[in-house]
Amino acid sequence: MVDVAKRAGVSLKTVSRVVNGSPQVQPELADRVHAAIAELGFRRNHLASALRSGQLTATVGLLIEEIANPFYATIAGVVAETAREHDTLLFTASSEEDPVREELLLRDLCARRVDGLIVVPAGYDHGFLRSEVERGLPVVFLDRPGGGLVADTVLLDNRGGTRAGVERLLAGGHRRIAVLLDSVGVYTMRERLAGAQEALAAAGIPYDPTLVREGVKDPATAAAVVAELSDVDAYVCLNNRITVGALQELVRRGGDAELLGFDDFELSYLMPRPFTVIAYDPKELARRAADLLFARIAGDETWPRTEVLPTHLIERGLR
Amino acid sequence: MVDVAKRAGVSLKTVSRVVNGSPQVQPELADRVHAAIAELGFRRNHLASALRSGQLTATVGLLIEEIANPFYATIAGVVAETAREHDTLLFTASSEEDPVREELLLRDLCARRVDGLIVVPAGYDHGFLRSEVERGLPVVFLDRPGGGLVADTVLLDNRGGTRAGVERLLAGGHRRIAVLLDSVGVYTMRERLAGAQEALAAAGIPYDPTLVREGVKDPATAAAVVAELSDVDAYVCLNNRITVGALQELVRRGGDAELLGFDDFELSYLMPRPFTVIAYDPKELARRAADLLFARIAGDETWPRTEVLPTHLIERGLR
DNA sequence: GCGTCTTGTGACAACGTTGTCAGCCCCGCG
DNA sequence: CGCGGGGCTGACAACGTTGTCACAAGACGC
Repeated sequence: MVDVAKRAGVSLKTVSRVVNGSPQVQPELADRVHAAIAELGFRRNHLASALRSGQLTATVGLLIEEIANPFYATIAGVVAETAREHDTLLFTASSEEDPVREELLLRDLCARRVDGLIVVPAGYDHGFLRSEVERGLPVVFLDRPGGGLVADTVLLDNRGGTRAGVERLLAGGHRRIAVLLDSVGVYTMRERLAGAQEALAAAGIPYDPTLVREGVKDPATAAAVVAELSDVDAYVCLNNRITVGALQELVRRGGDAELLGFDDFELSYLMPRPFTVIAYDPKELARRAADLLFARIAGDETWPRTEVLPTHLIERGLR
Repeated sequence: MVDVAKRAGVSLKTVSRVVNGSPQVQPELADRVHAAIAELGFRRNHLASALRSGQLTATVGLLIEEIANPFYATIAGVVAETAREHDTLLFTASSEEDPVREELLLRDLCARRVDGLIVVPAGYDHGFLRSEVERGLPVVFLDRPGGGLVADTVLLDNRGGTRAGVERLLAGGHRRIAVLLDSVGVYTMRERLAGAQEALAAAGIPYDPTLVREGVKDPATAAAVVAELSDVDAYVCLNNRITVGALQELVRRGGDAELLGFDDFELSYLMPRPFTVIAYDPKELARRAADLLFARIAGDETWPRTEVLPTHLIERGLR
């Protein structure tokens, strides 16, 4: 900027005014400055600008589990689009479900002075963000509640969705119902399991521990578990990776066991067998979180909110 | 930092040394400083640090078409992971195939003083980046070549892949072959079309313009085009959205026309009908671009490279 | 012709941090 | 006892920008 000022024969401050579109500059000078900027290829340093003016950095951070996962990719897409509507750039980072990594990344984002954070929590304690939040950093938790911190939260109706799905299975006369889940360490899995449990208990089905399978981490494991549990009326899969594995095994084996899966997925309507998904709108989930965040950034200082998004049942697959 | 210094009864500089882990500080003083940092909840401002030290910002930018698209999501995942390995944070931005938006976003990223850029080009002229590149900003173009700028580029063997696929169709005795593509305005489409054309011309098949359908933007259009072209031996779909639409129509209609699609996609092995995909490893594509970028950031000043990734044919779908 | 206001411009300090360098103290050596 | 050197510490300036304020020049009213 100093070089531009010298070249245009004006002061530093006048260049600053021109760069910031201040109207208080004579057109003739402004032209000289613009010419000098073009000749020297000057680009204003947004970092220095934000530092001096103490204003917002026009940057937000999104911390998710894994960008490559289509669910999180959809979320990232919506958040990126909302950010762009607010002329804001987006940092994207993946925790890979590692709380240590989560904390490191969040601290790093804070060090970059982001204007706000959207976080899909991996860990249980986000108290390390408290001092930032107290200084006015808006944080929105997405998909799962954060720990040790009062902040806006946007969740799915995991419990109600699974309950409704299992109730439909029960209404269809099914009694021997297996539940496959990843890990009860994950909030969404606990809630979904609780929903299934509520429906089964309400129907008077006795608890059979052999029908609840935890630790189903991937489609291959899901297929193996389904193969092993062959005398079952219906399989409830608490996420879509599990659903896909179960589906593959049921297609291989044949038969008419029912399949209920949490999360819809791409091309589910083309799967070679009917099944039911507990679906929701991931875009709406992300949109709410992003809107909440930018409302906070714009100065909304009402009490922290928790929003819960409904789910609904959809029949999928070719019949 | 001033407050921390006062509280710990040391100078500003000593706090700076402690924060940066300089060994030249007496343990006793360092402890006092650490205590003050904890009490005040001090977090070093990375922006100011980068400004003063003139060093790298430990930030890179990734500009893709659309994060929500699984192909780009995979790329973003690999780039994010590589960035993390280099303790670098990642800006992700979507051009939505709009060259104007692309330029705005890239300029904005430069204003944030990113250490490097990975760009999936939307526009044809990236000359506006020249002054940055001349000042040492590394830029890597991914999936398509950039325009008006000499820079590292990582591409797919679009032409060779399609040629090999069509040659296989020809070897299978197919002669009436339709080609469905999005827009010849897109580099990858032009290359893939050229590959198909090379194979067909080499086999002496006369050019039939009614069998080359441009403007197939989505699965629904693809399905409609396939429905219309019912007297065809084989359909060549130049991206996976087109493949999915064609597949749906072929499943509906039945028959034994061959289907060849560029790009593999998730769950393709579960599709209710056999077909062939021209596949490649999108992670490898991204990994190469990211490695190239970080090598440049680390000081690699060899001539700009263009790397071309091979493709291969895979049989998909249930038989 | 004088004071006052408006408009445009620039000098200077400051944002939060780090590089440079000077200075202090203490040790060991001749 | 004096001197050189190493180990720590701090004062100060600087990174690139903008806020504050002062000032100059012209317009206006009386």
